Amino acid sequence: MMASGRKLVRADYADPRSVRAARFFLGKVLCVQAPDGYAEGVMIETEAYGGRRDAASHAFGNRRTARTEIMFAPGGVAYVYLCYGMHRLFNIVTGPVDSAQAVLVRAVKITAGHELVRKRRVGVAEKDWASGPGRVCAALGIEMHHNRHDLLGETIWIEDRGIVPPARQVKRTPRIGVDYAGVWALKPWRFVWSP
DNA sequence: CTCTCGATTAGCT
DNA sequence: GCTAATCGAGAGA
Repeated sequence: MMASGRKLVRADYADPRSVRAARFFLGKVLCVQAPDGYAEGVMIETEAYGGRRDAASHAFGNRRTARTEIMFAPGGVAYVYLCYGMHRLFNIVTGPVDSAQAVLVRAVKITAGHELVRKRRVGVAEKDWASGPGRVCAALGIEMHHNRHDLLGETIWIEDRGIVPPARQVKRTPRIGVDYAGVWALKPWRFVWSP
């Protein structure tokens, strides 16, 4: 952990609106201490999922199942799930209990653990190491067993290093891969920081 | 139980 | 631009 880093606390995950949370997380550093080593990256692309009313969310219609239950927990825990049978996707649960707000981390820029990530992403160009939600997990070593992990612990956490993305470098777009969600797919709830 | 499909990626044309 | 890979969640019978 960098000396200047402030680990986010419960209150940092309490925003009841995941759209604001998604914007807030841009520039924050996602840190993972895995069995094979430590790696971290600055979050540069996030997407908000808006709970039971959002047709793109797994919690749509107040759907509470073994998989989605963790989304209803108070903010500050990990929601990791398997997509297309092979890719892990990492979400930050935000907001108060039962609000089912979540933020998908779609891309990070690796800032520590380069040698480790190079081994995990053999043959992949550095610019592609963590550019995509499945790639973020592959690069940082996030596995299914990290699902439901508390983000205030020593395994996966987020730090504020004082990195502030200039507003003019942050773009909002509709979310990716949620065309099935009708009008909800049109909401500009994806945030991209392009320095 | 069966069936469908996915908050994606890599590799190819 | 196109699509195979790969398997669990969720829905319905």
